[in-house]
Amino acid sequence: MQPRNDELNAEAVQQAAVMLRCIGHPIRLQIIELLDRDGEQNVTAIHEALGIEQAVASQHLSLMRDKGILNSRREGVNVYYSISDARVTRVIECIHDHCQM
Amino acid sequence: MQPRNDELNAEAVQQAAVMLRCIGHPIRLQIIELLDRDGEQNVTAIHEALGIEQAVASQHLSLMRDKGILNSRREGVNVYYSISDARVTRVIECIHDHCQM
DNA sequence: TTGACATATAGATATATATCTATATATTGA
DNA sequence: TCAATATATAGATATATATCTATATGTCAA
Repeated sequence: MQPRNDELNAEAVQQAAVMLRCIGHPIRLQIIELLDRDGEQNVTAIHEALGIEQAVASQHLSLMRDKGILNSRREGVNVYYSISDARVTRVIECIHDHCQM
Repeated sequence: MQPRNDELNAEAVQQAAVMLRCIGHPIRLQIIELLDRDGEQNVTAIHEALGIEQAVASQHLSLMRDKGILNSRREGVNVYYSISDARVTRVIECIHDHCQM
């Protein structure tokens, strides 16, 4: 028996909560905005754009990758990150003022 | 000078992060879903619907009210909570499968 | 004012997350 | 292989959040 379309089952609630908590951090939110706006970026581009330490950027990026929010691909010496979870994109866009659903 | 429409300024980022972290908890997410679906509810209705202790419900509710996510009104012996932040409603609905923007 | 019911809070403990910085690892070109 | 550059991780400490349960407070009707 399918759960109702307008509610989340227990597992989906857990997953959604993890995702929301994960993006509920100022630095991670800014990283996601950057990736949403400009597409995939390497670690250096991200840490320079946000004015944060390289290690800090890397920590947040790998945390988000571990949670399934981002994916990464290595191209030579660079690692490019991008948003992998469509819900994240939707949520970010919903938060912006211009998205008055 | 206005910030670009598609990015958040520092203060907005902080606020959004607080909001997302706040709703990024299984119980709070379920409370918000309930309120989004069925409208305002009192504490007893919420704790019974979710099968959680009254004190637990009250704690999460007042936490969300403190963060500006919910508002409450007392009617006699009952206190009714409802969603006060439109972004929360949008985010919740974006997470549901039927909201494929 | 007292009892019954609804809601809120205190206070202790456990767990998770953040933060910082040094250093390790990976990749490539010389 | 070595140097240069990009990225990742370790490990310590600080801070925040969660969890639990007893008890306090608020409201109303009798």
